[in-house]
Amino acid sequence: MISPLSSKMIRFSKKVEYALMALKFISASNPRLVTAREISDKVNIPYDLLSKILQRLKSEKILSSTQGTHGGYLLASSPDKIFLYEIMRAIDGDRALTECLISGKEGECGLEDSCSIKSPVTKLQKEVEELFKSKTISDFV
Amino acid sequence: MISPLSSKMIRFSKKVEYALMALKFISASNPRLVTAREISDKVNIPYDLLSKILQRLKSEKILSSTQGTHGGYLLASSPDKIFLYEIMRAIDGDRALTECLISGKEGECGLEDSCSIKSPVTKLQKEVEELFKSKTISDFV
DNA sequence: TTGAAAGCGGACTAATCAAGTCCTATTTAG
DNA sequence: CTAAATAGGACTTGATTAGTCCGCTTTCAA
Ligand code: SF4
Ligand code: SF4
Repeated sequence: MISPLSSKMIRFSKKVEYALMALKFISASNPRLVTAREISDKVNIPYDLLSKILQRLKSEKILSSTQGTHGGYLLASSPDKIFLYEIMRAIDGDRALTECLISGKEGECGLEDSCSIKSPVTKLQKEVEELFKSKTISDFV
Repeated sequence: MISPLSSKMIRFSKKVEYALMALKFISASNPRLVTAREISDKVNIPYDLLSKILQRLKSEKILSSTQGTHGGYLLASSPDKIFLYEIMRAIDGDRALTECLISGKEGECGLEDSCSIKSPVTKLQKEVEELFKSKTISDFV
């Protein structure tokens, strides 16, 4: 009937949880360079998974990294400028309450023309976004 | 590492979207008794799926129903007393940002003891809940 | 009294997604 | 030149979602 929905929003994926823990850890170690291995050990996150999460955060400019033997990660900006919303987006991509609100998927729903809830849901989506945009990793004491 | 997470929250499931549309429709037809078939036709929702959604809303006391030839559904209370949060809960069960915050699953996570984000996430969860508790189907103009 | 129209409800399937693993580069200090 | 680190693609597994199917029960009216 409706094309299957591929987007989750607001329920944290494990990856996002791991990202938050990792970012907290890195933040607490500031300005020391921290390795994926160290975080994996201290916070008990599977190493391979964590690696990819950190790489992703790096590619999204939330972290900076140095390669090589004594490499590691650092926050790319101060903790109170790293917003939850951006972390979620970096890791899980664009998400929204409904399919039609995800950029790139507008019009894949099929009910969109006749949909009676799209407009109110759009408003609600904005409120949810505001909530997540208002939190930074500094709030994750 | 961590037991797989079985809870989604805040991304609406299609069922919740359908529920909202159906409730809007029933609300608009008030106080006429409305059948699942009629809603299915008018709103373009698969009949079988919709049936189960309505049944669920009924069993959760959000709708009332009458069986038999001229049966159908009615709102069990006024639209401004039917909260989004309750609809979501009726349909998808208990959900939360993280596994550890779902009643019945406390302690299934495995990281719970050492988790550095549980407390801030708990706070955030409350804010999210407040948001959904503040919306009723009257807000879904 | 019987049949059609409605609600009730479990079992099932197919597609999709999340979580985690594995493997192979590339970079760089010592 | 090698060990330790980041980088990143391919893959597997299990869980979840969306949707279907089928049979039962209730009620009304012909
Ligand atoms: S809100 Fe309406 S249009 Fe948007 S995805 Fe849900 S059904 Fe389709
Ligand atoms: S304890 Fe920490 S890791 Fe486990 S579910 Fe709760 S928040 Fe996520």
